[in-house]
Amino acid sequence: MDTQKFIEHWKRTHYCGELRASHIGQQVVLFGWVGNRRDHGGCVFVDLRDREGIAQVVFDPSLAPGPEIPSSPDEIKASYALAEQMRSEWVIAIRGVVVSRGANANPKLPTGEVEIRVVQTEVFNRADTPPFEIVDDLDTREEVRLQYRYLDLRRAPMQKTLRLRHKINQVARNYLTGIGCYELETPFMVKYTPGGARNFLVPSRHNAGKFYALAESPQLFKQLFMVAGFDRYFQIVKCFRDEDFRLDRQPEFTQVDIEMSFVNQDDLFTAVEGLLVRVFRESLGIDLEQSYPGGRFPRMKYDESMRLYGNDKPDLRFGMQHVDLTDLVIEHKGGGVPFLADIAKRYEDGTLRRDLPPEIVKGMIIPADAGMSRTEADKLEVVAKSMGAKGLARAKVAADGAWTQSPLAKTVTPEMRLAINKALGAKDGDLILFQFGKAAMVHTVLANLRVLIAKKLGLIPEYGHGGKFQFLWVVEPPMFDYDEETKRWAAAHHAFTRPHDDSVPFIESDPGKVLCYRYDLVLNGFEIGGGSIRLHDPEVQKKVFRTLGIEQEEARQKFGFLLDALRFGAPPHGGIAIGWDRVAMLLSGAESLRDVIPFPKTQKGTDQMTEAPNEVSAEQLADLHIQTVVAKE
RNA sequence: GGGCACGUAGCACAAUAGGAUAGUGCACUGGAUUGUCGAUCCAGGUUAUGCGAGUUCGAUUCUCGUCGUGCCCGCCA
Repeated sequence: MDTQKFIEHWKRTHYCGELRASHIGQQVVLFGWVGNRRDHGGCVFVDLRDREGIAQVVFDPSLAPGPEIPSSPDEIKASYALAEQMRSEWVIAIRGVVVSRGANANPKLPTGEVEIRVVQTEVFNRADTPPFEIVDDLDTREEVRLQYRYLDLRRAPMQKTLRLRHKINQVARNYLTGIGCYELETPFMVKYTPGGARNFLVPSRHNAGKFYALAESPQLFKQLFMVAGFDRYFQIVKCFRDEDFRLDRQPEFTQVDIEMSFVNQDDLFTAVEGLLVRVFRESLGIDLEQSYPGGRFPRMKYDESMRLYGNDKPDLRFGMQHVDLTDLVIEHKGGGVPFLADIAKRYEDGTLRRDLPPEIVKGMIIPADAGMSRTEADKLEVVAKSMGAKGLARAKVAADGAWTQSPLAKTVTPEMRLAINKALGAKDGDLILFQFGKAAMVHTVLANLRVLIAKKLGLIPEYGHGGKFQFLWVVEPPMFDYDEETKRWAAAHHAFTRPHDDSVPFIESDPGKVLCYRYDLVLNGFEIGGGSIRLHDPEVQKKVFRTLGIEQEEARQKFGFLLDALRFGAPPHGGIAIGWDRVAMLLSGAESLRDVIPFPKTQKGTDQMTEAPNEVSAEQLADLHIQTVVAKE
């Protein structure tokens, strides 16, 4: 076996994927990986692949190039001998002449009109057989792909995705620089602040028993940039959160983080809309201004989003809105349905109140033409139960408005039945789904069912955008959430969000009424961005802390540096963080965040390739002044 | 913390209702082959039922545990 060769005199003239008919007659030097190889005895075809694409190279000693191409018969013969041995994923260099393929052109390849007749060959690496084929439509477990991620990334779709990421980063940098933002860096190793996402901790060798936290976002620091007078900032930055993972959540992920001074919510929206219009135009060639005149995205109030879709990130590519039936049920005193009567009664006697986290009744229709079978509908109940529902009551609507296939049908009063049909707009053959109980549960269940059913019915694809991009700003959420467990009000976003001016009087008297300048940007049912206008008024800030039950002393301890900064001349400011991996995922139509992150982690946070996280030696732990309590095997 | 699903050769999948020597395609190996491009033809099974226990005459199949992976709920200000 030869030793591995290094590059000496070889200089690449072109990428494989860029050769066209215009190159015919030229001498070229290509580097690349051996893809498909077709051996015909007297001649060998090799698909040579690099990041730009594939070119067919021909090893055929019987075809000498013209006198204008320097070559030797010995080199040509040696090349053919090497080609006989070549295998997939060998790394080679070839020198040759570009010739027309004439009638043999391959219309499937961009380079299909030409091929390269080889006159000289070098083998840099005789690769082992890879564990899976390097092909576009790979059908291999993700586990294996992640274990050999460098091979997975060699595949054209992954190359394309990462090129897209490069592109959108470049566009973001250009655009944000263009609107006056500085790209400034913030520390990853920061002080732990309670609340919010769990932090990864980093032990400090120099400070026994103390820890840094990995920043869950640059939030506090970007506000300090505003206080410092930089006016506008952005950063393409990694964030770290030690929470449980999902299809669209990784322990470390990338945000485009933006903060601007002297702006209101509209100014921020304009900036972000402009960014996304540019990103879509320059990466996918899609003109968002066609569907969004002036490049402005629609807005929906948080309350309306919850009412119609059950969450704050509705997928607007399809309908199937929810309908709140609570008032109707109360009015009919439960309409003969025992469990509904129970709720109605408790509203009447005051056990339940609309101004508290309520119990509600909601309905949703699966249209008749969806053709959902009874068996399929039964399966939905299993799904609903897995999300905390006690069941999934349903009723099929007949032509005369009667209900069938339903335990409710026997007892429901005709009056309420018709009222519900009317409220839902139910027609012959429609299937009504009901959900009742704690509002949070009802919303979770119906919101998830809505998306699940839409996928099942083909209203939206299982994965990907299906050519549709539906943006939405969700605005005016409540400032505080009531935590039933601790019986306390908690900041729904964070304690430094600006309340609406007309909400300020309620901060202490009726916190549930307070709305704020928080906003989420939603694309196809994914939250791709979120931010707020910040609260830079120390007096209002004090009220907020009082409602949260945080004493001044405690606030000082937790956020002292920020509170100080806000007193030393803080401009009005606000910002947003855009989940850049999610944007890349939605742009590329990928099935998960892992497909747009070069080296992602599994759902348990492990790296299949490097086997991180791993155990470390007792010496290392001692150096860091820490002990583990996990039993050693 | 909880629910559901999956794990058979390098990869993807199969194996009647618990039954025979665990099969097929691709990949791979050797040979043939001068216009292929998912090349073709001939030949070859190459450390395969994740791991452990149980039930059984007999387990890829059933049960329990465990490990790994995925999806979801909680969580993610």
